Amino acid sequence: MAPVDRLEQVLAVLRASGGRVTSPRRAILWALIEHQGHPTAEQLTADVQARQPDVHESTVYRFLDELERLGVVDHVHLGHGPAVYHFADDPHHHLVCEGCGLVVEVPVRTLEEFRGLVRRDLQFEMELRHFALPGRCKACAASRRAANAGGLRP
Amino acid sequence: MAPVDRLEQVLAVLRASGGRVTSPRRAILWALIEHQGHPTAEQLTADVQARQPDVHESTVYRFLDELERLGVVDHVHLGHGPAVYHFADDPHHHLVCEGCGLVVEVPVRTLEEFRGLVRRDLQFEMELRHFALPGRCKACAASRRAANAGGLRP
DNA sequence: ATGTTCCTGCGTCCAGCTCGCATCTGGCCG
DNA sequence: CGGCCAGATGCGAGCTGGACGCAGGAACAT
Repeated sequence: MAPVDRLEQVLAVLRASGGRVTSPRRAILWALIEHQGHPTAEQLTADVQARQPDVHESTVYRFLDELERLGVVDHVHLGHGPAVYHFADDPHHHLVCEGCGLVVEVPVRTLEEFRGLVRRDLQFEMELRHFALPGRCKACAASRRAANAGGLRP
Repeated sequence: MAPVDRLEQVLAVLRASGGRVTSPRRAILWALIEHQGHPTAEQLTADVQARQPDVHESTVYRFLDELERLGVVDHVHLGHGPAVYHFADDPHHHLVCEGCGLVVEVPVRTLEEFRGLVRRDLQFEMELRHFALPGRCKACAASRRAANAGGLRP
């Protein structure tokens, strides 16, 4: 989708819900659309303030909350540290490498089999939308195995 | 293992590593041993202070860190909120219900198949020791489905 | 143009740790 | 048994990530 179309689409949702279109909100949305990857609220605030220095941190948090209530964005916790935000369409899960910080996006259906397994065996409905699965990417796992040769942990 | 044996076992590990056995440390360990379930640092601090009011929060955090370095305990993040601590032997994973807070312990091998699947398909080595898998228990999932009948989310 | 929501900046506050520092103490040594 | 000193502790301040209440300001319907 073209950036401008996406902006207008979200603004339409916002208006339809009784929300108002303000200049900070446009700027925040724009930062979210332009950002490649998984921005934190802090990064978005910085991007916004580069153009509109008076926009306050708490405005960013509040608007992100509202966008989440509207189903437009989701937040994800990538292990420790701040949450990151992304648009909620094309839902996906996240794998995050604890070594290098690499974030891998995984289509929902890739983990559907596992969710079914846990549902059947443990009567538990996993919900991975808001929490990444932590671990090590191939490279980091290999370098750790090398470092741990003869180490303590099994 | 009898509580007293467990205490002495850990104290032995501590001494072997060059650490000292102090009265706050005994009290913290005792609280950890006596606690049923998954205590937070705050709960442990409260338990310890019931008997030794001068023991400081930061002492508890520092000792838990050291026990973790020694491989005696592990911390787990159950979603939002503070970390919880448990002994590291008999390693297991955690499922945590976002509805009622129920924590289910899952033997490591129960998820081994899934770890293998992710390793093979995504070249990613999942490490679930320090993060619980969030979701809904059977009861909470059912009550949410009822509430959501005709709702918005897929 | 006007009014009424809703939004915003600002400051303050919160949880959950983390750190620096001066003091104290466990446990080895003589 | 007494002294010594690294390691442990109490205390307070600081930090990150985020929540909140308020008074003033702006958006949108009328």
